[in-house]
Parts: sequence; structure tokens; C-alpha cells
Amino acid sequence: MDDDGGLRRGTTAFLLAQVGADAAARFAERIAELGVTPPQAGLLRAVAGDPGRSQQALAAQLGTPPSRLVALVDGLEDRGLLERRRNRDDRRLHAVHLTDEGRRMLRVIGQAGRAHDDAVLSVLDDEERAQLAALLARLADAAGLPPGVHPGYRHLSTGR
Amino acid sequence: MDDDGGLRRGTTAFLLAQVGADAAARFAERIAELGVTPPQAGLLRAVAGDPGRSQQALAAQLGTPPSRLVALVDGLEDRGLLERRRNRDDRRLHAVHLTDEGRRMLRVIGQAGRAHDDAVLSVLDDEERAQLAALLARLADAAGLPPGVHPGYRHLSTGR
DNA sequence: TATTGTTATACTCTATAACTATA
DNA sequence: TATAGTTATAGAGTATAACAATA
Repeated sequence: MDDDGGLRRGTTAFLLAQVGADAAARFAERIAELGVTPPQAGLLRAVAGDPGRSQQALAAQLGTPPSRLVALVDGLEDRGLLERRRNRDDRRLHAVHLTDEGRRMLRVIGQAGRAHDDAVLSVLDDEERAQLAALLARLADAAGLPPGVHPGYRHLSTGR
Repeated sequence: MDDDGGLRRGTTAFLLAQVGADAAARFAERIAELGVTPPQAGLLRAVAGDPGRSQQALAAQLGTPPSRLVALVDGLEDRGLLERRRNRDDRRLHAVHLTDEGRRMLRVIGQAGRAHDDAVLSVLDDEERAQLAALLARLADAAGLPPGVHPGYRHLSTGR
């Protein structure tokens, strides 16, 4: 049976970190072909979820310093995937929107994500996948992780 | 039931990356109090698993460039947790060993790891923990992840 | 004065490549 | 020449803090 309670591979928490980091790395490789990094994909997704927000609001949601968000938006604006629209009433605010091309890119990223998901879980049957998804969702809830936000955004030095 | 097949939180692969990164970050915080980083802890563990190996062998196991391993060994040697012993037959080789203090530290890290594991999994009962451990072990096997080696060691630019 | 966004700077981590000493 | 280890250097990524524009 080769079942030692999961300790041959270390603790379950270590396994989680190990498998999770591998999954993240493989996803990064996949979307690298699209010319996008995981933080960029996350920002596109965050913008799509609630278009027109300020950069401050986006930074707060992602848990990243505003300065980093500026650089991220810069890169995606240069690539024509995002655009800043200045608010006429309060000219300090830059509402961030997806361009048509940004929406297209997000769809392609979504396809890549589903293909990636399928590749990662290929050795599990449907019931096992559902079990795993449910268990992980409970861990995410317990840890207070916001849906759709990768902890890689959170800056570590100040703790949050 | 609030069960949408796990998609409220994105794909299962994303959840895996999210929960895994959070677990890794929380473990890092925990052992930071011991004055050790996760890569250092991983190296101590690798040395303990097969003491006296050369730095090249350790670098190969961990999937890291030799230059990085030198720096890691340097830090742990300065802290008195590791020692290099020169091979008399081939004076190029430096066999890496744990010191007594290194063994002590590794035990404390192990305790921290078990406490961390318990904290991460606190919302799951014993049966659920076993299920999760088994599912993750299968994913790790399928991905070809070597036991006890965090992918964070693998350099990304050259692919491996 | 306070807030949004931006820029400047510095720091950490890591890889690559050159170098040394031994073989 | 080849190999183990080391050092030097540079790049990516990110945070902190100072700054400019607007309120």
C-alpha cells in the first residue's frame, strides 16, 4: 500500500507547498508563451471583475504597494491590454479598464488555466477532483485567503 | 451547500497554488523566529538525510546552482549548524556535515513543522487529513516531484 | 492638509560566468 | 584538461520613501 500516513513525503503542509509551487511554476510557463506573467494575469482578472476602479483600490484588493501596481499597469498599458481613463470630477483618479485586446487575452488566459488545471489533476478521477477542490476551499476559507488573489502579491516585510 | 464545483474560488490548480503559497509563507514566518529561512531548513534536512556528501551532490539533489549552495552552506557554517570537512584523498571535495547544534536545530525545525502542519490543517478531521495527504501525494508523484525538495530550489531560467 | 498616482532608490534573491585549487 | 568549489557580476522583482498633481 505504501501508505505511511503521508510522511514519506514530509508533512501534508509541506506537500501542499511543494505541489502548489510546482503548479504555479507550470502555469507561469504556460502563459509565458502568451507573453504574460502570473502577476499580470492576476491584475487583468482583478480589473475584469470590477472595471473602472482606481489603482489604489486595485492595490488594496491585491495586497500590493501602489508603486508596484503602477509598474504592472504600465506594462499592460504598453501592451494595449489595459487603459487608464482619467476621472473628470477628480483628476487624481485613474480608472483602469480592459481594452478589447485585454478582454481577448483574458479569455485565452482562461483557456490556458483550464488546460493547466486539467494537466495538474490528470491522475485524479472526477470524484477525487471534487474532493480535493472541497478540501482546499475549506483550507482557503480557514486561512482567510481572498478568492482569486495569489499570496504572491502580498508584501512580506510589513506583514501585510 | 455553497458548492459550485470549486469554481467560486477559481480552478483547483489555482487554489492549490494559493493555499500552498500561504502555507509556505506561514512556515517561513514560524521558522524566522529560529533565525532560519526555508532554503536553509531544506539544506539542513538534505544534509541530515545523507551526511558527508559534496556540495555538488547537494546542489544536484536540490536542483540549485553550486554557487547558490556555497552561499547557503556559508551562512549555516557561520551559524555553527554545518561544517565542511575536507577530503584528504581528493582535496577538492568538501564533505558537508551537521554539527551537534545543527542536529538540535533540525529537531526544533521539525517540531515547528509539525505544529505548522497542525495549524494549516486545523479545520479538517483525521479522515479528511488522510484523504488530502493521499491526493497530494499522488499529484506529487505524477508531477515527478522529489520527496522533501521544494521547487523553490529549482532555477527557472534554464528550465531545470 | 490629505490623497492619488508616480518616480527614485535600495534591497533581496538568484543565476551566469569567470576564476582558483586540485586532480 | 577536467572537476569541485568559490567569487564577481548582473539581472529580476519588489518594497520604501520622496515627490508632483490635484483636491
